[in-house]
Amino acid sequence: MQIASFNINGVKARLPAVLDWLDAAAPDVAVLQEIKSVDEAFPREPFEDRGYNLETYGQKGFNGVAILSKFPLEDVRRGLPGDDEDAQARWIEATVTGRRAVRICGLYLPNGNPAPGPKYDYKLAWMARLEARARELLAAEEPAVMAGDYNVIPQDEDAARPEAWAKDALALPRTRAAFRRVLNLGFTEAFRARVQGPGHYSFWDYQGGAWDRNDGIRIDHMLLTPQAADLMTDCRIESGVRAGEKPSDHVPVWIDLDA
DNA sequence: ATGTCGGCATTGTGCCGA
Repeated sequence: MQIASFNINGVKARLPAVLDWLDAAAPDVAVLQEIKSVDEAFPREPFEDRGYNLETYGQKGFNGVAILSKFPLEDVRRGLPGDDEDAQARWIEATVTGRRAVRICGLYLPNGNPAPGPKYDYKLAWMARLEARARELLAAEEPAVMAGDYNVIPQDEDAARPEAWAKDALALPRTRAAFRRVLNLGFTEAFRARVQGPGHYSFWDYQGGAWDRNDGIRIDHMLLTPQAADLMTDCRIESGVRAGEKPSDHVPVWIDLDA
């Protein structure tokens, strides 16, 4: 089972690029972030024409997540538990079954800038709720994947210019500590289980020719329960997508599961 | 350090979020 995560930065603006990517790469399962569309306006047909089941959790103008799957999507849940007042569409879950059942969680973690401030408080509160949901997923002792745009630069080696991000909400010590707290529950960060060292990024800003200078950061991650990690056979970042026509500022991250 | 983009409210362009 090949699973991809891709922050597409607007489904309307990105439709040709996303469809070209699906035609070429054909993931079994994909989680999308920043669809920036309400559910009723999401262009379902071209995805369904390609054989994908589709579940969306959108809102007007910002945020929004979706799951695509060639397998049926079962037990769909929308929204990260823990705050009934939270209207931002940043979390969706479903179970897919290939040779084995895998719980798929797609997430778009708050950016949190400027920090300090209310947006950073919201980010940290959201990460505490993520930790709580992560504990539940672990307790189930089943294969589960939490994939998406975490808006977290885990370590300095995950940025081409770490000094430029030192005071940013994506890299502040409290952000990194909250991310580590989730990992330390027993999750495997898929990419770092496979690849070591600097120079691997998943986002390049549109500004300042960041892609041309390879001035990137690695903020799109996949966290696996032990039962999922035991099934992982590969993890990679599809950085070439960033050079395409009218690209997103993020690129897809992939895992292969023997499932 | 700010050279960009997407979406919205709005009919021209400024604002927000990233």
